[in-house]
This record gives sequence, C-alpha cells and structure tokens, in this order.
Amino acid sequence: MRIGEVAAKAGVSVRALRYYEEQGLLTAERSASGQRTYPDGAVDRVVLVQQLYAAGLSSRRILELLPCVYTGYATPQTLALLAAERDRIDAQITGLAATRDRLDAVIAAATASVTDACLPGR
Amino acid sequence: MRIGEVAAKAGVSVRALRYYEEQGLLTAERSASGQRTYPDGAVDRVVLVQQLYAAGLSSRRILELLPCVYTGYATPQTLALLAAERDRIDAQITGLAATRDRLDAVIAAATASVTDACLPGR
DNA sequence: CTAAAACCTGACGTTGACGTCAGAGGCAAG
DNA sequence: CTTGCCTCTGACGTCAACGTCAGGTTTTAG
Repeated sequence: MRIGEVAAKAGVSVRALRYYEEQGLLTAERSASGQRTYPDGAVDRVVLVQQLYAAGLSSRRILELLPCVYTGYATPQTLALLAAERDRIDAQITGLAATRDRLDAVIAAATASVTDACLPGR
Repeated sequence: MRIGEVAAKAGVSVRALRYYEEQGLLTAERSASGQRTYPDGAVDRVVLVQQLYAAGLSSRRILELLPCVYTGYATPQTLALLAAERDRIDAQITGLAATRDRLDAVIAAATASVTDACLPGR
C-alpha cells in the first residue's frame, strides 16, 4: 500500500503519516523509486496512534509505549508509564464527566427559561 | 483581592489571569494606582474557565457560554452550542474509556509477562 | 505518448494558552 | 528611607502536530 491509501483508510492526512515516520512511530519500506510502501497492519497502527494522541499522550510517550502494546512485554519502568497514563486518562474521564454534568444542568436551566418565554402566561 | 492571591487560590499563574482578561473571560476593577482588584467570585470563575479549557473548549467558545452558565438564560443558538459541546464531551469520554480499557489490557498482559519472568520454572 | 494524479524532500507557517523577560512603578516592614 | 516583594505594560518565545507551499520525480489512466 502506498501512503495515500493508508491515509485514506486511517482517516488522516498524508502529511501526518510522514510526521509519524519522522517521530519513529511508523516505518515504511521503500520502493525502487523511493516511494513508501506500507504493510496492511499500518492502518491499524495509525488508528492506534491517533487514539493515543486523542488521549493526550505525546509522540515521545507513544514511542515508548507502542512496542509493548504489540508485544505484551514491558520493563518495570515502561509498566509504570503505562499505569501512570492509564490513571491520568481515568482522572481525565472523571473531570470530563463532571463538566458534562455541569453543562447538562445549564442546558436544563436554559431550556426551562426558553420554555418560559414560549409560555408567557404561565 | 489582588492578582497574586487569586492566582494562588485558583491554582493558575498570574499570566493566565491577565490572558483571561485579554480574552474577555475575566474582568477586574482597578485600584487608583492601576492594580487589578478582584471580587471573591473570581476564584470560582477562574476554576470554571480552567475546567472548560480542560474539556477542550476554546477561549471564544467559553466566552460565548460563560454568561448563560451564570444566568441560566440562553438564546436558541447558544443552547445549540451548549448541546453540541456536551455531546462532544460525551463522545470524548467514550473514546477515552476505550483507550483506558485498551491500556488496561496491555498492562494485564505485560504484568503477566513480568510475573512469568519472576517465576521462570512455571 | 501524454496529461493528470500521486509521491518525494525540504522548509516555513499556524494555532492556542500561556512562559518569560525587560523596564518601570507600587506597597508594607523595619 | 530603603529593601524586597508584588504589580504593571508590552512584546517576543514556546511547543506540538501537523498545514501548506515550492520544485521536482513517478505512477497511472486513456
């Protein structure tokens, strides 16, 4: 697979894939003329990288954790990093849930006020 | 209250408070000599702003939504923005939960491998 | 064969929420 | 009065994950 197809299937830009390669997150074979050639698994890998980015991990951290995601093996230090990121994500979820609940309350109040405005006699 | 005290109580930097003012998110009285003077409610307001930033809202969006968070009143357009942000946060929570679960699986696998290494005969 | 589409490297641009520095003034304590 | 901390404005620096452009080569479709 060439870079455009991988990008389309993974839902990212071509530029992003070259950036991932630059960061060591994605490797590619090269054809005789120098074009990147990816195996099928590359799409899943890119999706995973995107998922970790979305969870707030940096390129460097993803680079440290990607191997053990695939192998299932980790040094104690890497294991500690994994646990730390997991806990951070958990805390982030808790905070987001609180924010969502707060917005829900605001929406409920604002909806009530709009309803009031539509029922001026009540 | 002066800016340093507000910053300390809200857990942010002095620079951040000036930036919030620049963005219209926080207003302050001025003393005769030009120093900012904040009411007590400013600390809560700053904490709320931080919470919304953490949920991925931009300054501009926060500026649009802050009034109705306090008044409970919103135009239909603002109400739609509120709902959209709420749904986005909800989706973000779902994604983060999936990522956390994936990390949990990796941690379980890696922990097992470490345990194996400690029990070479098993 | 040719034109369009896709790919390459290299490099500068973008965005948001501040950090940081410079230079100047304000304020409570001894 | 002066010492030391706090505050002011203004302006440039940062950082990450790309976007975008230039100028050139390669692949593909007709």
